[in-house]
Amino acid sequence: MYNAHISADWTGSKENVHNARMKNDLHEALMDLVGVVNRPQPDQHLLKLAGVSLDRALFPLLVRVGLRGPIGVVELAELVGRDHSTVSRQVAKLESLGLVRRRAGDTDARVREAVVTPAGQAMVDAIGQARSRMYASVLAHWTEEEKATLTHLLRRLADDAKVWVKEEGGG
Amino acid sequence: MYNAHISADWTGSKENVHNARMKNDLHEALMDLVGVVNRPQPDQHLLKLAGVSLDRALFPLLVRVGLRGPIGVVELAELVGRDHSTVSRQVAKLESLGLVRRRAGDTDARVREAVVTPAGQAMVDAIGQARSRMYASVLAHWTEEEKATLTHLLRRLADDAKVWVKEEGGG
DNA sequence: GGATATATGTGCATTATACACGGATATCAC
DNA sequence: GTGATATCCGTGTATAATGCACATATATCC
Repeated sequence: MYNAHISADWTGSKENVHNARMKNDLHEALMDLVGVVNRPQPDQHLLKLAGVSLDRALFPLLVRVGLRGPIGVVELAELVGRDHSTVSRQVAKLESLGLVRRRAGDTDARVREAVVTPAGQAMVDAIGQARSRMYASVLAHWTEEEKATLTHLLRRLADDAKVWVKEEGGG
Repeated sequence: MYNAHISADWTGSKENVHNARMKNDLHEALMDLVGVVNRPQPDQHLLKLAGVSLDRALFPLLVRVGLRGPIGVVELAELVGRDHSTVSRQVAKLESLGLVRRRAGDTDARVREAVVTPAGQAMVDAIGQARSRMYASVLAHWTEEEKATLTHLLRRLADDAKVWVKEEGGG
């Protein structure tokens, strides 16, 4: 239905690869979304709703540790797109706050796998609830099929993008 | 087709709003994507491909000035989710580099509307080409319908999210 | 066992960022 | 018109975040 009137320029095609002015509607939408996600206000807003205080930068790390279970510094750094040294300090801060705990890896003693503590999990849960209410509000007018389709395609895009980073983006 | 086997928990529903452990597949995919987009390597990679050098933080600003035409500091700050003072300094830097030019607004003398210079436009174009090749590579296996559907839904999500920010997120 | 690769942490300089404030302009009430 | 209020922008300042270079510990390969 919609693709009939959408004029996305998929610039791998030969017709427009030489045209300097190119539209990429997908990229524009993605950047708009990133702008919203990156702004500090929603996090702080959610934190206030959850009744807790936490540095803005520690926020995504705590959530990801809660999500990806035991995880090391390097893998975490790749997930959030920061240098491992930065993440190392931030995880240490989370540990000193009692929100994550670290233990040596079973099979690899080099990694110090981080997991959330009960206190950290409680915070992750509280944040997750507030965030879910936000999503429910944003998606109030969406049909179940639309939400499922978007989730499916976005998941695939994220996976494909990660593959690309590994193959070409990293070096 | 896909929504049959997708278990997205849309936590506005009454069944699971009281469950502390909630999955939100859409959010997870989005965060993964943000992680990829936020990492510095792709930008630097694109910049090297384009043969130019530019501070990582100035990058999204230049692109957005090129995209959103004449735009003031405050509006730009809202787009990228940073404080207006931060954006003010960065736009000044872009101006000193000769990549953007500023003029007083026609109807409002308070705003100093920024537009890209020819040099800035050339850089935006070069970056756009490299980026489009990246998208083409990432989406190589996608059908046209899938790409159009994702673009459509993502655009709508971005718009709905911005409405939400205006209504509830900003205060 | 030695060479190489990876995971983590730290010293350090640089940069990015936010907050608070002030000046300039616009808008509104009257 | 005049004053009150709001908005846009820039700057001073302190703080936090970040990346790089380097060191250490462990793993892996031959």
